[in-house]
Amino acid sequence: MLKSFVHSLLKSAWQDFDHNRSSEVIEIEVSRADRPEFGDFTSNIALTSAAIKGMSPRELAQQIINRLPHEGIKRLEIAGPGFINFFLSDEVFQRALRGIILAGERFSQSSHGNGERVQIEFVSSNPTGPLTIGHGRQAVLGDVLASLYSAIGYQVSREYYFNDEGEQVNMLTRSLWARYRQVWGEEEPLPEQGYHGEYLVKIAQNLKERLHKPLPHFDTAAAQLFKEEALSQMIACIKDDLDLLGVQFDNWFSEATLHKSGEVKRALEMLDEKGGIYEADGAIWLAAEKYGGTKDMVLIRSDGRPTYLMVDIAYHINKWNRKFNYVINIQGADHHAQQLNMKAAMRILGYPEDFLTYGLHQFVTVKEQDGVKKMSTRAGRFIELRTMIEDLGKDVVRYFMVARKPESHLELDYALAKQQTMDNPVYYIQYSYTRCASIFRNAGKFIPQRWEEVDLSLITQPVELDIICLLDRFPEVVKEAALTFAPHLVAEYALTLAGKFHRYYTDFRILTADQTLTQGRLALLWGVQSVLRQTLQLLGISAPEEM
RNA sequence: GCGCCCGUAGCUCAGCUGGAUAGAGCAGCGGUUUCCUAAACCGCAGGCCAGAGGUUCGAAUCCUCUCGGGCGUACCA
Repeated sequence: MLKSFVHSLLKSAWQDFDHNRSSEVIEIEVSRADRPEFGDFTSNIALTSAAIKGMSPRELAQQIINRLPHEGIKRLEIAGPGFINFFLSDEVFQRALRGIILAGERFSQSSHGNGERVQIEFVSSNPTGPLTIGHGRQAVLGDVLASLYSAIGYQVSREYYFNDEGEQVNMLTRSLWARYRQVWGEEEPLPEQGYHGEYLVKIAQNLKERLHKPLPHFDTAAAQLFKEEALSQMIACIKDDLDLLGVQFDNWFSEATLHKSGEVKRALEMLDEKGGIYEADGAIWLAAEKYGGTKDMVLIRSDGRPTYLMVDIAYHINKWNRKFNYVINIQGADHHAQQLNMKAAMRILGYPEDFLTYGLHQFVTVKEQDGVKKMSTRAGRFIELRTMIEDLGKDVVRYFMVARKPESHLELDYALAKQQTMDNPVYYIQYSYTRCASIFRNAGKFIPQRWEEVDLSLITQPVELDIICLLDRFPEVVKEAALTFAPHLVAEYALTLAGKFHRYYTDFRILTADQTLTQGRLALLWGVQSVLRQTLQLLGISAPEEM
């Protein structure tokens, strides 16, 4: 990579200058210049170490420059208060492009993760209704994060944890039963806290056709039957919704299995052995506050039933036992306190601090004529994810969901997104890919046997070198996006690259009369298209050959 | 009250491990097509980076406080 190339030059110059190591070790920093007149790369080393060396920054910069090797460098400058600006030679860029072409689809990948196992748990919505736009954001964030982690060399598993036990499920079951009675024409009110959505009516109707019996009594057998039916139908519905979004899970984990296997009980015993629990007011409590939690939390209610946190702790022990090196949970901002308490439990159990991390995201609000509306399932103010995908298409939805940084609120102008789809950045990015494809279709005799062997000596335009510089940055972007839970960086990057390419395409002809020039430019486009394809792949957005 | 997140162009948002003149898209105005797809390109206009202090050679970025918005603070999940 270009950056590490410059870094190595600077390092050798610094070591030469500081050969007696009289001063403390300083970190050598190289960054990409953000203005063309500042060169390709810039370093503030003279600014940060001037005080240590007792020299003025500009004088120090000159000393370093005197010791810099000349190979690969077009020009060096001292600028402003003492920045060292590097202007690289064309050959260095051409070499970088060759490397990008050679790497092909592997260019975004690195071995940072060393094949360590990462589990990413996301969505994990209760199977009590269809997914909403809010779940959609989490689904896309989790899915893209998973792709990013696997790109940087981790072995990734996507997991969905579903609640198939407890009060919510009972409520769902009774709601379905009420709907079932209703489709038989009986006056059966829905439970007050029940699920009022239309979707249960459909399930009830299907059930009627299968059973052919009115089932007047909600007995144990009926409860079991309706529970199984409700759960399996709801999970199928959720899977369908996720499928439309292009999100697929490696594992669906049932909460009920944790109870059946005795893992919940065992988890409590483990916490007890570590001295992390105590009894009070007839309940069993987790001493969370002492370990960084927000406050002590009830694990076992006074009636003997475990709380959600208790079961969740058992679930995380289960994850640990499955030998994941790291687990990441993607959750909405409303779970913040829960996360701190879960972390406290992990500390009590003695798990490494970095075993569990949370990726937090803010909610989606929808803007309509009468102002901003917050999604609320209970108040019936929500838009189903499925509706949105049908309206806007998978690619647009995925882009919208991932284009903002997770910790920002995502305000969606639904009407605008719906009617102005052609002004959408997604199409802008996709079109840049399509343009490349189109040129290759027209290139005919210019298509070389091997792209990596093309003569690049005529690729010297500033725009061209600038594009190579941007391509070169891609692996860094992928890595940063993964490690800092910032998938939006990839979306941002794709947009920038598409913009640079569109401008280049407008200003320069690719297919010319000159064989060498044409092949060189085609090679550049080959690199551009390859990186565009990789960004789209990471985002889960399609890369169309024609539009 | 306490904890976390956010406050940058008219709108939606990047930039925040401090760096040299704060960016993009949309909306507005004005241009570009005998030529590889105009789903594109160019130009104009638009900002006391919520506010006040502090640290620093240097702050949108770090620290403190204030104001404004969201979320949490259950023997709910």
